[in-house]
Amino acid sequence: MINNLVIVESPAKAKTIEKFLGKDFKVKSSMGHIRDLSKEDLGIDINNNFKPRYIVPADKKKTVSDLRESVKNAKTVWLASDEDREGEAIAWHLSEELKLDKENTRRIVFHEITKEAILHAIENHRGIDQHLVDAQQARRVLDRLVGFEISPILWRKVKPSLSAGRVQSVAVRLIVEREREIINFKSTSSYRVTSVFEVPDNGKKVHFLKAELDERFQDRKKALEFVEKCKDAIFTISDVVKKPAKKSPSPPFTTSTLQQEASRKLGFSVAQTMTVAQRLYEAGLITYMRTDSVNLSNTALTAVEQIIIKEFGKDFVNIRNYKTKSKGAQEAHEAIRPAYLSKLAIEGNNTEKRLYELIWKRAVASQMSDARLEKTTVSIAVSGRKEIFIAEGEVMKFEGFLKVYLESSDDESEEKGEVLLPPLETGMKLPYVSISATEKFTHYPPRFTEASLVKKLEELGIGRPSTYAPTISTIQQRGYVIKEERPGKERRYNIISLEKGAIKEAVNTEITGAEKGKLFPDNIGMLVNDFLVEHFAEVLDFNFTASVEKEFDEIADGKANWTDMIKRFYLSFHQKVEATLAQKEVVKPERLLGTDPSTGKPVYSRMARFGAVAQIGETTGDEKPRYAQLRKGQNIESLTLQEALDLFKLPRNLGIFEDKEVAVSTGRFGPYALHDSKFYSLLKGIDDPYTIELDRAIELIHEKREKDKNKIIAVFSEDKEVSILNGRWGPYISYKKENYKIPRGADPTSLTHADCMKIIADTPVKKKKKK
DNA sequence: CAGTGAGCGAGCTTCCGCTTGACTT
Repeated sequence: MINNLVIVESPAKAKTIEKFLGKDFKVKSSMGHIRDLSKEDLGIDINNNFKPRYIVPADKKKTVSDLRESVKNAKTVWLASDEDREGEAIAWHLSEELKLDKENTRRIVFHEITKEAILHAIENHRGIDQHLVDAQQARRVLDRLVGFEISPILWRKVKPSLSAGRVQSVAVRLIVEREREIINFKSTSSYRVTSVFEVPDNGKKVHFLKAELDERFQDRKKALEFVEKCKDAIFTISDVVKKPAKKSPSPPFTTSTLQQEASRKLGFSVAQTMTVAQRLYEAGLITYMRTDSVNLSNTALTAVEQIIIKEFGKDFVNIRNYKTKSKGAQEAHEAIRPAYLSKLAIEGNNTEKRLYELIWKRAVASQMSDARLEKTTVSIAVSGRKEIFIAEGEVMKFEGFLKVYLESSDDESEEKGEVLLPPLETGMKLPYVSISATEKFTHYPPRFTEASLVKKLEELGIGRPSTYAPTISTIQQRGYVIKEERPGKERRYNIISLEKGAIKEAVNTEITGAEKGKLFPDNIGMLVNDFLVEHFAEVLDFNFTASVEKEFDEIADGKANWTDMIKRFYLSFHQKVEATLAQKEVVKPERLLGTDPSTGKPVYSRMARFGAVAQIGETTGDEKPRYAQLRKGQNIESLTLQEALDLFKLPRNLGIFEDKEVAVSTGRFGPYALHDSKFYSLLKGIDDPYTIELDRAIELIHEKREKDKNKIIAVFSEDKEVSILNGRWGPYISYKKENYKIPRGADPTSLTHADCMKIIADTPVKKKKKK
């Protein structure tokens, strides 16, 4: 028999707390929620005032039975789940499912894991807040209704296994709408004029001063006119202004800002950041990684102060109190910080070390002084013109937090460092070294990265720290969105330059529009989005979550009844569900791209039965149209006529090799050559399926054959279906198109046919393949 | 849900938020 049983959400937390409390306390964890709505039907009795049907999911049965056992042996049960809506619900579900006796059950909450905080919590115990629980039930039931009533409409009208939801559908909408902005974006150009001046310094040393004109010219003619004028102009410094400036640190990390910075500074995906952070948390190196709070505990603040004084000195300390800006933040935890700030570096693999270092720097910098700068702005007048050149310099007066950390920005333009200016005075005359007007193009709005999408969702108050990473993975799994690299295109631009009194005009080229790790909507994502926006405008509204959150808050405050709120929502929502089901058609996008020059027939891009296609000709008459599947990443809305026609150029027949045809085409894994029903991948970046010739294809076939020779470890004369091969994960046995693992310790080169057959027989039958 | 075509029928998919392992390829 133990006196006290404390139940927290996470096992890592349980371990830490158990150390603080005496042997009178046993600490167990619930591993998050232990009950959820049944998945049979809706799990909600609509006609019984939306009564939820809760069950313990299969993977939680063991946790629950363990807890039940512990409860039996405890005098008092302390429910210590997080202090937010979900945490309160977890406590309630625990007390219901474990049939806890009210007399012996206490609800406690704490925000930091220290002995004092926990003892304080124990002294200030309370009961379960049913209003808060009801707000959670409203949230849960609403999400189930939206998800489980809309998704089946998509299965029937669009494609099986698709999904819709309050969070994921808005995430997709953001990406789709951004893509359309980009498709419709019309780039314009203007001329940016830059100059380099020589600064006289009594003949000692030559200084150069870079400046930019305060105006851009709309066309080549005006730019040329200006540069012509510069030939004989006199350049005079008309003004020198010095101004102090300061920079302040960013608050310590939340889940969302950690994901953003790890993406920008370390190149981690959102999921990768969370996996690495989880390991650091479990090793006791950082505080909890799923949080929306920017607060640091008092103990942490004291520790940070000590570290800053020790490492950088007293002048660098500035303890700050950050306030959260994100909508709907629940702040049940601290911000993400090192568990022990005195630990400057950790053991572990490279990713763990780098993420830890990032977290350490951000937490420490957040409590450091502002950086102080001096900015200098120099104006240079051009005789006979009203435009002026501006040169800017920046000198650091006091580094402050920049000694440790500078937040990166999503803006792709380069960040400016310190620029030192030579000594300058008003009235100085500066001879030019060069002046050039370069044609610059306006850029379309940036596509989302995983991390910038998380940032946007957080701003809208949509989704929670624990769901950002899974949401991003869901919308990709459904095929709504793809994360991709895209090569840029060459673009020509004009440049007019003046040097030593001579004007030169040139046309240069630059690569533009290259993308890496960006989210692109796929055609199915756009189709589903348009369908949902048309029929479920309320749920797809960017403010829907914010407005239901307000209602959840009222429920939590005891000012509203949760089932009333759900009923109001459901009445109009369900009507739309019924109406949508009754309508037959889903609008399929279709665009006329132009006319095929060789046949004179119209060319379309459209959504067909098995996905997006290009089509030449019409279905009418006795002739049938020709179809070609769009390639991955090609968009119905942006496909050009030329791209469509190119799709019909494959497969190409290259000729005959060893009495068999060689053809090239492009498939699921990229471009390939096909010969004697065997596939040979073309090399990315080297071979082009539209231009490759027979000789090169034969070369690829020979190369592959050579490689395959090394692939075979053993074959058996008695049974051609068995072979031992060398694969990506080492040697394995291949038999009738199935692969089998070779047991540890066995030497693959000396296995006999009988050995192989035994291994095959001993391998348990595989479970159904996951998609 | 292209056009084609072996036909028929049954069963399955899905939400958001809490939380960890257990599994392969």
